Amino acid sequence: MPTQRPDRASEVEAAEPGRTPSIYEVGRQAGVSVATVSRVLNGKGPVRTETRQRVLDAVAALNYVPHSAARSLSTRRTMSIGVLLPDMHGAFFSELVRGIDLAARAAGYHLLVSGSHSDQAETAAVLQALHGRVDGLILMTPALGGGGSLRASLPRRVPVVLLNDHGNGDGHDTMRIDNRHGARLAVEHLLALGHRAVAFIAGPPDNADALERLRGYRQALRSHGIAAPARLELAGDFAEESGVRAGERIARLDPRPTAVFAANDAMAIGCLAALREHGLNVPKDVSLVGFDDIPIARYLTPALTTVQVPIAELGRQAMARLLHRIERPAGGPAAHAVIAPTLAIRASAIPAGRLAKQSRTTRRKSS
Amino acid sequence: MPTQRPDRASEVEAAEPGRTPSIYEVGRQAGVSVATVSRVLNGKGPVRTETRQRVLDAVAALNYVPHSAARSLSTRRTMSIGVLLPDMHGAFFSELVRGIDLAARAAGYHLLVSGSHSDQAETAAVLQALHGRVDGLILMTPALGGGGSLRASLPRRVPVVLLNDHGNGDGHDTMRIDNRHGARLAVEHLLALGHRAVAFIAGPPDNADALERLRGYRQALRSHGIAAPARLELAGDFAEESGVRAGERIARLDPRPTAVFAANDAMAIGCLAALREHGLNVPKDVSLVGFDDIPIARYLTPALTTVQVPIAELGRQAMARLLHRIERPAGGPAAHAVIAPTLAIRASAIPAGRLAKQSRTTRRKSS
DNA sequence: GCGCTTTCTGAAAGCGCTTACAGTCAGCTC
DNA sequence: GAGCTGACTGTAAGCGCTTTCAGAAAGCGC
Repeated sequence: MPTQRPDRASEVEAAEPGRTPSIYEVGRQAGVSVATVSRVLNGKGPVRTETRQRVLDAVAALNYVPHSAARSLSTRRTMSIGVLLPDMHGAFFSELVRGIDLAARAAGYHLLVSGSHSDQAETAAVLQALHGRVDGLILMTPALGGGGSLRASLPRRVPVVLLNDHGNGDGHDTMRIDNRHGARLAVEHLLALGHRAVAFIAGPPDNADALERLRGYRQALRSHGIAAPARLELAGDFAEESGVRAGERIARLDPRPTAVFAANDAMAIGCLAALREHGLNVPKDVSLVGFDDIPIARYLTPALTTVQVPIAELGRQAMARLLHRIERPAGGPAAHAVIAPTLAIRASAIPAGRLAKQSRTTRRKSS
Repeated sequence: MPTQRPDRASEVEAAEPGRTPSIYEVGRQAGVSVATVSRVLNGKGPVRTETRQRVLDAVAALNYVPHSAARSLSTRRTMSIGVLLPDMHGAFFSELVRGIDLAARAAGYHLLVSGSHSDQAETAAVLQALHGRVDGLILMTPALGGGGSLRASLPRRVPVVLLNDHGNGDGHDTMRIDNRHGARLAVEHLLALGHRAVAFIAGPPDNADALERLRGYRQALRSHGIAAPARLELAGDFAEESGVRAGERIARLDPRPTAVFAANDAMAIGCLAALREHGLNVPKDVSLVGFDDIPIARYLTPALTTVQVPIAELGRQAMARLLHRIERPAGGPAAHAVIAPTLAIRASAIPAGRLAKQSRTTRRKSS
């Protein structure tokens, strides 16, 4: 593609249709070299005020915008960050991306996001395609901890922050929510309220977060000397519908547990609907605690007591750490941060026993 | 930065630490020119099978991955799409991005997303920064219809699809949800159920979608010969809390409307909580209809009748249109697609009158 | 065996930018 | 006024890739 650069520039001064002006045109228009234009644009090196103004005028006249691919090639900086997520469903995702985006934007970075990475091979392909496109990577994939085939495809040259990775991070920085701790908070709250038979609605068995929440549940019970019969651990998959199914089974259990802890809010909502359908009142008959604190949790009736996870904060911190790494690639050994959830106590869990009786009468009245 | 390319390549064959191999190294390793390597990698031009294999081996041995910035500079294709959104809150956003991402990925494109564009100047800046980084743009901003200063910053050289733009699109393809139609569906449903006093909880007054929903509400009432007193139009801002406030006011209205249409589900949920708080039963005392059909809508008690908006579909179609434009830049005049919402009829709206009486007794009993 | 086509490969230019390096040109110092 | 200094500017190489163009090699009919 032989294109005569000088010709091109001299042919037409302003916006030649079909081409976006290059730094050459600007230089020509301003009567300076491309080097000077570049210096003005980047604020590097000394430029006489008058010259600078001429350049700025030319830029404005031509409506010139630097071509980032070219700049990236030259500087080896892209000013963008890749974000790979396991999937794009629900509020969790948008919160996370929001947190990341905020931090990124503040630092002048862009976000290349990509979701639905259930398939390892596909993730690897995307990872490859990102080469030369990003300065860093925020990666959240259940796969890394397991298979490990991904490790090979991880780019060598850019810093990576792993989200909710349940391994050692393999030399990368790591940042995760302490799911187990959150679950313990929830269960201990129920225990403190006097509940002894606490059911659990689990998440997908292959989900690391879900597993941690299950462990937290068991741990809390055990450490209070309470047996956790498998009967009380209901299957679920994080979707509302599975909460409904679990709720139906709970309603029919005999003896019926006085409290339910759902591994996420969506299932808690499903369970709530099912319990109500069966004439049970929450919290009077059954106390209910969720996990995630999705925005509407507080507007349910009753307002849902749930484990609050600072998701946007997770994103923000991940980004901060990543930017730090980008600044100084050899900045010490990998860091592993753990973010602790807190408990948002609302109305869906109340003391057991005392009110359990009252509830029965109430229920009879209203149903 | 004088770097002797031949030297570099000959110094070390395999992964020289600190550098990622370039196409030169691959060529050297395979004993062919860079042109041939490029041809193999892109499947262009004829290459002898044996040569191809040698190249492939070299690629594998060096763990070579093409540098996309360089490729972009050369081909003038970036294989990525910019997505600018007004904000990143809530389920709407994640659904939209999910739809876009799915379509993009299927076509081999990446997504550069950026949220929170309330500020025009900031949007313009991002738009500029995207030059040379994307092959197309999906843009959703309330600002474009109004101020118009954005028009100037819109890149000339890449196709743009505007989402929910309420202008003429200014020559760009446009894709939007028919909010007015959706609102009419909701209100007409309530009218068909015999309701005559239908309250409306509005969205933010500066939000175009919200405005259209308001118009649909008024239109439906008017076309059925029903007066729509301003008294029944409650202020709101799309957030749950504003639904609570509106619900409280509705509960105290005298005469009390028999139905409420909320401009989105979040406010409907808030309203539901407030009504209940005031001892009113939904749907027996007051029918309630929302807008959006967020995932949990069907799991509320009662399950929320709401306007179903195919958000992911909106994203998918926007992407499809954009890709089409990218393939053929001069592909006809701007298209303006309108996606019609549908009504998801559930349990929160029931016939007026007949049951209104029954409701009163029920309420007395349970409150 | 010769000219011709066909197939494959390589040299090199060019994508638009940054930046090391080498000027140029005032303004100074003596 | 020669020589220096230092502020400014220009030249050109290089970032890693694609692609044109032309050359080399190989196959073919006669």
